[in-house]
Amino acid sequence: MPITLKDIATATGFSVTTVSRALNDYDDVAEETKARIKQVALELGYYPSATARHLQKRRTDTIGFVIPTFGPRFSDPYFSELLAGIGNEAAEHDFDLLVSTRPPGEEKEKEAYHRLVSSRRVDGLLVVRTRQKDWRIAYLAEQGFPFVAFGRSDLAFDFPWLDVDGACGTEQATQHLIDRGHRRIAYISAPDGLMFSHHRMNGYKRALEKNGLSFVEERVAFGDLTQRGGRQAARRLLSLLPPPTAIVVCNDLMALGAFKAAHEQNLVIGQDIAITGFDDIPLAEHAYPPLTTVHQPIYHIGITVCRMLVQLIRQEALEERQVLLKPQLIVRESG
Amino acid sequence: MPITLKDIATATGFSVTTVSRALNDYDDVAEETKARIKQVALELGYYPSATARHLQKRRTDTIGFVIPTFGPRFSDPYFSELLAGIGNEAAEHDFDLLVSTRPPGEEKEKEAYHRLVSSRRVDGLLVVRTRQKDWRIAYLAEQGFPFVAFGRSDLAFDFPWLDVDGACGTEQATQHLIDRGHRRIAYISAPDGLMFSHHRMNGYKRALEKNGLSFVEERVAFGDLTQRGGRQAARRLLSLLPPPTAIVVCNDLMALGAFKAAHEQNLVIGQDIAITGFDDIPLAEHAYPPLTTVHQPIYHIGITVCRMLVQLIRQEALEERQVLLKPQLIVRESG
DNA sequence: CTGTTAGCGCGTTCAA
DNA sequence: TTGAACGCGCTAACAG
Repeated sequence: MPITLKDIATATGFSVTTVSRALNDYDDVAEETKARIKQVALELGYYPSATARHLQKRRTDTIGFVIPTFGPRFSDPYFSELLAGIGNEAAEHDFDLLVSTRPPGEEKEKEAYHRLVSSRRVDGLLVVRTRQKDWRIAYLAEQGFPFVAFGRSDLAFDFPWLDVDGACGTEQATQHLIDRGHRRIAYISAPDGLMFSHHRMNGYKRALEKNGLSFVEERVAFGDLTQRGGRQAARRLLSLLPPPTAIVVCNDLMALGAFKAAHEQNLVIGQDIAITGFDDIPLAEHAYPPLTTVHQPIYHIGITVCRMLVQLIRQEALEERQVLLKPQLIVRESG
Repeated sequence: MPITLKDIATATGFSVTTVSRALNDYDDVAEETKARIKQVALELGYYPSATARHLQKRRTDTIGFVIPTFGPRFSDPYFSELLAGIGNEAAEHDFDLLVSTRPPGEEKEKEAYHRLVSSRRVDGLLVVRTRQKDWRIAYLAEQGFPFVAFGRSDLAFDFPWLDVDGACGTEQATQHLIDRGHRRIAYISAPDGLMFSHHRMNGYKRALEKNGLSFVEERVAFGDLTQRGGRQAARRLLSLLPPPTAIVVCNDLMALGAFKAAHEQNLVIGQDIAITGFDDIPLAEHAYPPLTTVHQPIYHIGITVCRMLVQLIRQEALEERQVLLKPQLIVRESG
């Protein structure tokens, strides 16, 4: 059985209350007894029960994070880095991190949110990969539950978020390709319904427009954000007649999948075909050839959304309730 | 304020006790009152407080998982998949998952373990990337705290673990290269101190020995498991005179880094130089060229260790207290 | 300075 | 079939 305040109380002869106060360094306890109590607590190896504290304080000092996992074999270097940022920052503020993994959009995901909120299991939630008319955000806002979103949404009300300007990023990438002389530029998009999908695609369109190039519907393919998806999408695009000379891809993983498709056709990437990505995962730099992509400071983003949420939970003033980061194009050799 | 049992009690006129029993479907409650109480609970949107339950039941229905993060930019497709396996299985058993991220070996990591255990914050812990004389395992065993390790250790006592037979896997890879005629085979290892590092290296040595090839110290390089580390290690190995014709790498990420080093020297991988990995992360298949590697069923491993831990916590009998999986070589084009 | 009382929300005796 | 009393471990308010 774990040691409780009661054990220390009986061991020292003081009351449970006094023990509690002594250990919490209240200044209305005699130095002598305080020392004695701390001494005994140490000897007995006392450690307060987190649960009991949570009940008494009516907060859990815990942040929740439901990771949308696409398919069982969910493997994404992007998420581990985001998680590291969130986790490290949470620890910095003495918060724990509760992680759930759910396939997005399904009933199970709703249950997860409902349970975490209703059971008061966590003090706040982080929402990632925002969607159109995102019911998660609508729900949390309606419940008055503290949350911060990584990504904007198209809902009518105001909520705290941090986002990377995807339109700006993709426009930079597209413009870069245009500057290099490309005219038939295809695009691989994320599934419809994801907010960043729209933003990034808009950047692509905007760049075309600004340069007097027309948007061609069939030059857009969709993928599920995995390498496999990118490969399939790229295959289709490369089979167009005439084929594109460049492909802008909305995330690195799919861009690497597109690499694969290009290699299959013995195309030299960066020469026969230009390919750009988005995210700048560490693998991008080490791919063959190194991937030209748009850098997102993902670790830092994890840090920041977590910090915002902690401030929200603690009812401290947020410096900024909405943050839009400008991403930066990293030109490497793939395009 | 959240709705509590008390609210339902006053609303229905019954006592808190009866309400509790009704909602928990005790059979000594009149069907009629049960219905009435459930009805009101629904209307009021009652949801039990997780914390209060935890305190009363003296368990948290939560599993802890401390992820060892190397450096701030911790990005590993391997961990996200493991996490998905663990998370999905935990949910299956109505367990929550508490995740901490800590740099391995440092004071902060010890604090994290000590706190989670002592504060009874979680009911059990998952330990990954086991190390020599792993103090985490020694500590948890000493405390009598439920845990399952992914990986063996070299401690004198028995504990529950699941591992992939790294020696067997690496031996297969090395033997495969030997069968293809390679004689100067180099090796890129993980940092000393990690258990799998030794196992895998032993497999390499064993294969050499079985085939009458001598083990050459300078043909072994060490890396930090990242692409960057693999690249650096490979650079050194490729500068040997005479250079190796093949490199066995102890994980995929470093193998992809080695790809990079080979490309730098304009070597055609799979032709001028053979390279193999270990893990079979999804990227392996989509790398250029596709990476020959040893498959680890990482999602399934997450599922299994989590299930083992749940059984341990519930004091159910474990079918197997130690599980050693045989990995499988996947021959692709890199070697 | 210290102890008594009370309560966080829930579940589990034991009586009635 | 129901309710009162109690305890999980801790902290806060209030006496003394």
